[in-house]
Amino acid sequence: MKRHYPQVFKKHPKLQITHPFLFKLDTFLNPQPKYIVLLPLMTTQFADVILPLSLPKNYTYRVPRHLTNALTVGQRVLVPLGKRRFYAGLVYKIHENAPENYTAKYIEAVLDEYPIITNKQLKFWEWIASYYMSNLGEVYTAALPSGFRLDSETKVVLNPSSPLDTAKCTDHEILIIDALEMREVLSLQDVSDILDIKTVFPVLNRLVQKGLILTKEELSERYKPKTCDVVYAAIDFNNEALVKNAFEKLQRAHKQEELLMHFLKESSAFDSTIKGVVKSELLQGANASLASLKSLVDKGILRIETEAVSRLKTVEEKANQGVSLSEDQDAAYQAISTSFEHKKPALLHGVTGSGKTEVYIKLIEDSLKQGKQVLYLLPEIALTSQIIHRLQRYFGNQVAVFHSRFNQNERVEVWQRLAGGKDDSTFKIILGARSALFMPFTNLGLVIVDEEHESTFKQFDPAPRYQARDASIVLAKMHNANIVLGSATPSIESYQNALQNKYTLVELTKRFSGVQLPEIRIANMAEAQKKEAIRENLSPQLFQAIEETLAKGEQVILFQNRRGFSPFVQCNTCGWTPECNHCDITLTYHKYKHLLICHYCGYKADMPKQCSACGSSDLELKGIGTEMVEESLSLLFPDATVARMDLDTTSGKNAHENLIERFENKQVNILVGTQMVTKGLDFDNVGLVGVISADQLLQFPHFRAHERAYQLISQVAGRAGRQAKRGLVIVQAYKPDHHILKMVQHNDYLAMFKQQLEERSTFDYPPHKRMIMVQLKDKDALKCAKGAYFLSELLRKKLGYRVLGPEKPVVGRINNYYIQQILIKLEPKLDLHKVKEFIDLCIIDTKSNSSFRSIRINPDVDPQ
DNA sequence: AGCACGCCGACT
DNA sequence: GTCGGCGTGCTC
Repeated sequence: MKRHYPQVFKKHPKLQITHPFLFKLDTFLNPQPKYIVLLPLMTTQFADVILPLSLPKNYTYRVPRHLTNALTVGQRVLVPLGKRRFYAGLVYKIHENAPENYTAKYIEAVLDEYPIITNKQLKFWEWIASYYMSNLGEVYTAALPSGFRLDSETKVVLNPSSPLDTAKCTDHEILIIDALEMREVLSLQDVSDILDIKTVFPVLNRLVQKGLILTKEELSERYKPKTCDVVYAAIDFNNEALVKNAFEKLQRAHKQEELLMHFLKESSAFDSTIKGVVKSELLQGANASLASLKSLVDKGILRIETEAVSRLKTVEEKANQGVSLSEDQDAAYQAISTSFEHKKPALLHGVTGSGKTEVYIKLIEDSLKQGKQVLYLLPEIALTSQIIHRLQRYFGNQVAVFHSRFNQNERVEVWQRLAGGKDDSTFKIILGARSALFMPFTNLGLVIVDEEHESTFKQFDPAPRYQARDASIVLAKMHNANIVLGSATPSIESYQNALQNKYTLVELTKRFSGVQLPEIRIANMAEAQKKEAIRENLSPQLFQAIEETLAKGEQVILFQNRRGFSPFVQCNTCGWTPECNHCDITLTYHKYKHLLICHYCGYKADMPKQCSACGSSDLELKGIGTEMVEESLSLLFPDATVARMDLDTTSGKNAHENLIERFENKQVNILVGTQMVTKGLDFDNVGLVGVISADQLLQFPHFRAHERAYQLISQVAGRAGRQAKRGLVIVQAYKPDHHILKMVQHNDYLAMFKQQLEERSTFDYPPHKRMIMVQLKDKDALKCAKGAYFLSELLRKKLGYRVLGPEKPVVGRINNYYIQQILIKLEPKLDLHKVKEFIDLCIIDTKSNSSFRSIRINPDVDPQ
C-alpha cells in the first residue's frame, strides 16, 4: 500500500525519526506537542460489492473511515439497499474512485473476520457469469449456501419523541398505534395479523411519515451454530483438600455424589487432562436428574458451558483398505494417470459394473497423497447412500457430502470445514451434486464427474444456467487440477471431444470379475396387442420373466419414466382431456391421492365424474404411470411385495434410503420406479429388469431424445445380474425395430454415437454447432409472441440464418406465463464472446421498447 | 428480490 | 374523497 507523508515533516531539519510512524518534534509547533503520530494519508476508499440480486453490475459503497485498509476482497459486508433493506454483500474490488453519478452509501459493517471466498473462486464466478450470460449477483446467490445470507426482520416501535396525536389517523392506523401501546414492539407478522390485509406497508408508511412510529431492521446471520451443554469440573480435582471438601458437602446428597463420581470417571478428571462431558450424556449415563446437576453447579463443584458443536455426522474411521484393481481397471488407471501428466482431461467410458468407482478411488488416493483436495460430482439422484458409504469406507471422515437433503446450516458447516485449511479435521473430498462446484477449494487436485452424460448437471432455472460438467473442466484448469469424466454411456459431446483428442479416451469394456453383461430382449407390444396377449401393460415375455425370476427368489426392477397413475384422462365420447388451469399440459391422475395433478405447477383438481365438454361419464385413464404399474403387479403377483420409487414416494426425509434398504434386504421383490431406479443403485440379487414403455422415451420431441433413450435403457439394464448370474432385460416397445433399441440390445455405444453424430451434423445440433436458446416469458401471450418476433428480427440483423424461431415450446404456458423460444445455432469457430455481447444488446434493445418491458428474457447458453 | 410510487376502479 | 389492487421501475 502506498503511504503518503506530508512534505513539511519530511523536510524539516529538526525532525527526529524514532519510529516509522512516530516523529519527535523539537520546536516547530506551538503549543508544542511532544509527539505527533503520522498515519498514512487517509484516502477515501470505495468497494464494489456483489449483492445477492440479479443486477447488471456491482454496486459501489463507501468504506467508512474505521474500515479503511481493513477490508479484504472476499469478505462479506453489511450494506444498505433502498430505503430499509440490508444485504450481506461480497467485497469484489476495493478502489479509490468515487462514483460520478451518485453518492455512494456507506458499508454498514464487516461480517467476516477473514474472506469467505478466495480469489480463485471469484475468478471462477466471473467465468460462469460471463460464459452463461448471467451476472455475479446470480452466481453469488447460487454459489453460497443461503446460510451465509442475512435474515432481516422489520420491527415497528412508537416514536418516543413524537406526541401521540391520533386525531388525523385512519382506523387502520389507530389499530396499529393501539397495538403498539399494548406491546412496545411489533414485527411485520404481528402487524399483518392485526390488519388482516396483505398490504401492510402503505399503512405503516403513512404512520412513519406522520412521525408517529419508527421502523427498525433487525438483522441476523441465518447460520446458527448448533450448541451443546458440556459439564466441566469447577475445582481442581487433583487438589486433595478441595476434593475432600467437595465430597463433604455431598454427605447427605447421595444422588449428587453418584453423579459426581460418574462425572469423574467419564471426564478422567484425576488425570492432568480434564475433559468435559456432554450434559445429556452425563445425565443419562449416571441416570441422574437435572436438579442434582444444578445443585452441584450451585455448590461450585461443577460448571456447565454451552459450546458449539458440529452437525455433521462423523463416520467410524476404518483402516484404509486400499483397492485392488483388476487388470483392466489397472490399465485404465494407468492410462488416466498418464493423461494427467500431460494435464489433459480423461474420459472414462466403462460399461455398467466395470468398476469405475475403484479406479476413481485409486485416483483419489493419489491426489490425497499429494495433499490435495478432491471434488467428486454426481447427479443428485445418483447420490445415494450406497456410493456415500462406499467412499466413506475408504476415506472415512475426509469425505464430506453436499447434497440437496442437507439443510442450510449443515451446508455452511461443510463449507467452513473445507475452507478450514490445514488441520486434520478438515475435509479433503467433497462428494456432491452440481452446486458442489462452488465449494471453497484451496488446493484442488482432482475433479471426478461421474455419470457425466446426465442432463441434470445443467442448471435450468434460475440463472446462472451453468453446465456443471463443462464448468468443472474450467475449474480444474484454474486450479491446475486433474479431471476425469466418467460414464457408461458418454454424452455425444464428450465422446466427440475424446475422439478429437481434447480428452484422453479410456475404456473399460468388460464387467468387473467377468460378470456377463445382461441379455437384452425386445418385446414386440404391437404383436402382443394383435394377439390380445397384453395383461395389465405387460407383454407375455415380461410377465413370464417376472414369474420365473420371482420363483428363483431373485428381484425385479421395472422402469417407467412417468409418475402418477395415468398421464392423462380422456373422454371416450368427444376426446376432451382435463388440462391444468395455469399450464398447457394435461393433468396426471394420481390414484393414491385420487387427484388430478399438474406436474409443472403442482395445480390440483378433483377427478371429474363426467366430461366437462359433453357430459359423458365415459372417461378413460390413458397412458401408464408408475402407480399404475405398481398396482398391476400387485394384482398379477399377489404373493410378491411391490414397492414404488418415484418423486412421490421419496419426498420424506429418509424415505429414499429406507426404500433402498428394504430392497437391499430383499423385503421387496419388485421395485417399480422412474429414472430414480436407473442410477447409483447396486443390488446383487436383481435377476430381471423390465422397461415398460420404450416408445415413450424414443418419441420425445427433442434433439437429444434418442441419445437419452439409449442412455436410460442401458443404465437401467445395467442393474440386472451383478454377481455370478447373467441378468435378463426385457424392453417393451410398439416399434421393436427402432435402431436405438437394436443398439441398446447389442450394447453398441459406438454405433449409437456415430449415428447420432451424423444426425446432429445434418440438423446443425451440438457438437457440430453451439447453441444459445433465448426464452421469453410473459403473462400476455400476444405480447410475448410480438416481443419474441421483435427480438428475433434484431438478432437476425447480424446473425441471419443462425437464428431460428421464435417458436412456442412443447409446453407453451407454465404457471400462467406464455413462453416463446428463439434458438441460435453458432459455428464453433465464431467469437462466442462477441456473439453473446450482441445478444445482450438485442435483449436490452427489446426491453427498452416500452411495450415489451415486462417480458422476461432469459438466454440459456448450451441448453440441454 | 423487495418495496415505493403512481394510476385507477370501488366503496364508505 | 379515501382505500387498496396492480403494474412498473429502482436500488450504489
